[in-house]
Amino acid sequence: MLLRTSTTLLRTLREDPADAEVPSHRLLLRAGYIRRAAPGGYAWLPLGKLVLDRVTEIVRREMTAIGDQEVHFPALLPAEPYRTSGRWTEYGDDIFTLADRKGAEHLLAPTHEELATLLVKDLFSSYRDFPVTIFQIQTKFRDEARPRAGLLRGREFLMKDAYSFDLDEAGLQAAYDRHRGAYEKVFTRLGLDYTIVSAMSGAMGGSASEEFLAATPVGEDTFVGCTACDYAANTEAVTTRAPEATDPDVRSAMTVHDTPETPTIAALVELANTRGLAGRRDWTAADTLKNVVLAVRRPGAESADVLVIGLPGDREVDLKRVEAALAPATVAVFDDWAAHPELVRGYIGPQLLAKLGVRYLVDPRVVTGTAWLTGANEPGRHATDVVCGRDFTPDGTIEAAEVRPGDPCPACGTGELTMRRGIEIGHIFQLGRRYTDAFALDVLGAAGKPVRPTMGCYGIGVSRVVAAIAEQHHDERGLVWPAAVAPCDVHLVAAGKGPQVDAALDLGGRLSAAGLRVLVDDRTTVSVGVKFTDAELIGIPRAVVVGRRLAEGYVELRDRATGERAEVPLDGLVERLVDEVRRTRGDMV
RNA sequence: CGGGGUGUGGCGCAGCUUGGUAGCGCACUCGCUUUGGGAGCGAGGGGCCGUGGGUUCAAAUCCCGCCACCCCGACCA
Repeated sequence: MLLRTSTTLLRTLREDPADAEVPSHRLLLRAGYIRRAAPGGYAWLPLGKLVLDRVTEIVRREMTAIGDQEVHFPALLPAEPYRTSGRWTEYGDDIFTLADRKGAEHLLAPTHEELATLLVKDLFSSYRDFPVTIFQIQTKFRDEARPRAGLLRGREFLMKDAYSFDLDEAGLQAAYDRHRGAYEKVFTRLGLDYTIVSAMSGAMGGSASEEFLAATPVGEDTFVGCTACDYAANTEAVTTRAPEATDPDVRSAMTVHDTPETPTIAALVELANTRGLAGRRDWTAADTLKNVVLAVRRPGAESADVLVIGLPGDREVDLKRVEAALAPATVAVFDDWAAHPELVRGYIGPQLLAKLGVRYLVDPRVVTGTAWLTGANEPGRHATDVVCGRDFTPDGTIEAAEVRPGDPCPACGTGELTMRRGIEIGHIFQLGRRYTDAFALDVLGAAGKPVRPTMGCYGIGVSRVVAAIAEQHHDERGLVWPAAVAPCDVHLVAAGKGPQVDAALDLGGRLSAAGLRVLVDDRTTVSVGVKFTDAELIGIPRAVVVGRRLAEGYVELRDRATGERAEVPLDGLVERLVDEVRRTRGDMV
């Protein structure tokens, strides 16, 4: 393959586009890989398409290598299957819906579990046909509230989704492990620095779930790691170690105090120490029990339910964690105080909530036998020695509290948690029977009785991966593609407008004939300085400068990543480059 | 959806306060010179000033609505 800069649909930008902030977006635009074509939608220019295709091909080969079979589904789908699975309402505003000329409702598929399940149900009816895994690499659509950062969050994006169908849990576990392994190979081949973290299943349903996060400061997901062990988890999925429960009846009796003007934890702690409440002057926010009121709305529900969450007063509620814990319900801060006069804002205590019929969940640190300073359900009054298991009984626990760096690791208990940001590039789920139940997918088992298969699903955001690679592989001069995904193997720069151009094109032709992908900067309208900066911006792994020493039979070889340069003889260069590329590219025979 | 910011040629911006029908740099075309790190000179082409309405003799500029984009938050396989 040989591209000539003079005739390729490629225009680099000298300055940063005003509306691109993150490096991948900025550089992919500037170097002529993509152009914004719609809100949350990008056109892939020739260089970008080459990279996207190479990523796609690596993903495809690794999926095929573990026995997955590729299929292709419509993106435009009738509403019925999504109504059947419940996701028409669960996905809510996030799906693009439309009506055909007859008024029948349709959607642009955000993902294809329904179709995969129906396809298997359509074709297979015997246990002998299982296990089976199908995959697709297709454009998916989501009506994102806020597309951002170029390819990182679009409304239309390329995704690989695989769906496994097994007859039992062991089979599902094997499929899950197989895909986990394949993903490690894919992301390693792509040159990505990634971490596998425990995740929540979210709207997908199901149980086990792990995310592959590419670490970068611009990532949208926050994840934790441990300083002592290999624990890693999405912030939403971090669990809190509960202290040992103790006997609640040995505690001092609950006492109510007048605490005027203390609607906040800070004001309460200050007053408690000033007054020496309950004979103590060492009160901290961690001694208080903060009760946060939330409005929880189940999908499709008319109105929201009131939920109160109790947690140590030195912790904030992390709404993302709450929502992950309560998915698919959505959560908002409660603001309808007029409708619930029994909730005394700023002075809520759990003592009355059970009588009021309000659901009350607590942080795992609030265990039986712990005593708290908390609201007395009257304006200007708080209570001390409010003991869990004696003065109130929670309806359950919830992971609602913010996770902070330095928190103890829930896995080993000795290390501390650190926090980093990452881009979600892959997600694997053990779905279970949610969809096979919804569509009554049964096959005849060996014993002659129906068996209901269990599913897993495994996604890779292919177009997002391109951006993730760009985030991790660039410098101040531009992109620095790993050899496995670079749009071309060699960038030939004709540093001159006469014989250098002819020589560069000739060399390009020979490299191309030898199986290399080549971009030849044959422009005669720009100076060499422009060509050099463009080559660095575009980021092809190696450049050959055909210039001043051409007459002597020498050219300059440059390495984009290291900046190394060497004068090498033109004679034998084709063989040398073919050999080098064969070693680094990974997909040549 | 809430808060903030921005929409002027392909890209980056000025002009708007104080209305008079659009300008600069880059890019693009032609000519001459130049030629290993974003060349020089000269001559050109290209803009419904996001969009709809209003005020006015006259609107890029003032007023109202809408749309889009960016950032923060909310949301989000």
